[in-house]
Amino acid sequence: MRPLKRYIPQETARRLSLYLRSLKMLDQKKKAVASSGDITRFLNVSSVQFRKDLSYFGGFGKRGVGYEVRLLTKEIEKILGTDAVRRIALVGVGKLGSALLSYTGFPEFNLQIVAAFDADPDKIGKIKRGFKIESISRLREVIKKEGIETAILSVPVESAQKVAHELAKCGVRAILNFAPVNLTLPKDVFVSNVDMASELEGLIYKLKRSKV
Amino acid sequence: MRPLKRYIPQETARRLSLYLRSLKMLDQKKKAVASSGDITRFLNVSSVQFRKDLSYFGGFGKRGVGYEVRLLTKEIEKILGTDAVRRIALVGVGKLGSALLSYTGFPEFNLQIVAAFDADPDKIGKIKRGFKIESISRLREVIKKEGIETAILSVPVESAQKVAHELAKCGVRAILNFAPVNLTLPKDVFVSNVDMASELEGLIYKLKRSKV
DNA sequence: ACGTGTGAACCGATTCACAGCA
DNA sequence: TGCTGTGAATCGGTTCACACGT
Repeated sequence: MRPLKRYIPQETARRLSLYLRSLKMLDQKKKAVASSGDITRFLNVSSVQFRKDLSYFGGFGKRGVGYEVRLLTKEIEKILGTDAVRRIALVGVGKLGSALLSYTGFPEFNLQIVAAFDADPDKIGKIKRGFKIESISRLREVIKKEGIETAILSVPVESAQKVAHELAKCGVRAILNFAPVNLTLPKDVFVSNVDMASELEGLIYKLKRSKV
Repeated sequence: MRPLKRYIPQETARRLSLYLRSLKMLDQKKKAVASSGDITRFLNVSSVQFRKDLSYFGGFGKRGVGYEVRLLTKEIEKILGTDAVRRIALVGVGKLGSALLSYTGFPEFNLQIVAAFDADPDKIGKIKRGFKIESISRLREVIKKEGIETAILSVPVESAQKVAHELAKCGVRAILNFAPVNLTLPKDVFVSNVDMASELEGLIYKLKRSKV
């Protein structure tokens, strides 16, 4: 029932998070049991892919029936590590950072921003979206105290590398980076890049190709 | 010199955009010629991967020497379709949408937001970051007139599917979607999703795994 | 000698085909 | 019969090894 294979595709983890959304939607619709087809209906993922993905972690379904929605939700949360609230620091409270402070999509996944930092003296001490903005010079102090190991980096591109390095030194192990630059960090620090311009270029390229 | 292979990896296109950034940096540093190693030094991409990627489009380098920075920049822009200014509509001027309106990373890649839409009557007609906010009811009119085929979708998740559908009907062929939902659209419409919560979950999963 | 360009080998991920259980 | 779970086949993409031009 729980083979716990050692090597799990990169992409499987990313999809688990989509499955969670789908499951929560089904739960809201009072569906207690759902088949792999039900769960993947509105995702661009095949039902086989779904079952394969889950099979890396164990057998959660009943043959001929499907999956218990609530139960599977819990299991996937456990796998992803978001079964407990995850405390996150946000560094860089510019326009994008402010928008992220009030992003409503985080709580659903037990993600909680608990500290906001900025370098601009005018902003420090101010309250924004309910957060008191701390000076970036207090990074170490606050991060250590709060035991934070996940950060969102939304500082200007010029300071991104420097701040990221500082975060790593303070013990942050995972960074969601919005600056359009490839961060160079110790390899035990995980980085995920959100690159708007690059995404748009990718789309435009597809558009162009599709017309040939 | 220009084999123009028919099938080009998905991932190659995405990396081309990274190469562009690197090339622009090198140009700023007055480097006229650069080797594949120079160009990929600060990217997580091997120099072989770089050369392989370019080889799908032709031979742009000089053996034993490297690549002319300016020339290669132009060639990649041509491949990506960003050699001319690309006009983009932004739909949904909430906190995130506003932040995107003033995002400084777009012009570098010839991406230009030329229209902003919102459904909130209080916002319509107001000027935000230099853009006059149009009613979403004028979507068709403006998009047709401006000949826009690329859009950024930053509306609340509840209305994302509906608005996306409307965009597609108006002739938009590429959508950068910030709503945490999988859009169902005709398959000649390309969608790229930016999903912050999902990215964070992916990071947390890696974090968790790395500790075992 | 140096760095590009590329077929061939390899590797990871997806899809297929079907066995297993309710 | 219906849907899960999974080894085997396949596919797409990356890396290797090396030929080629300057």
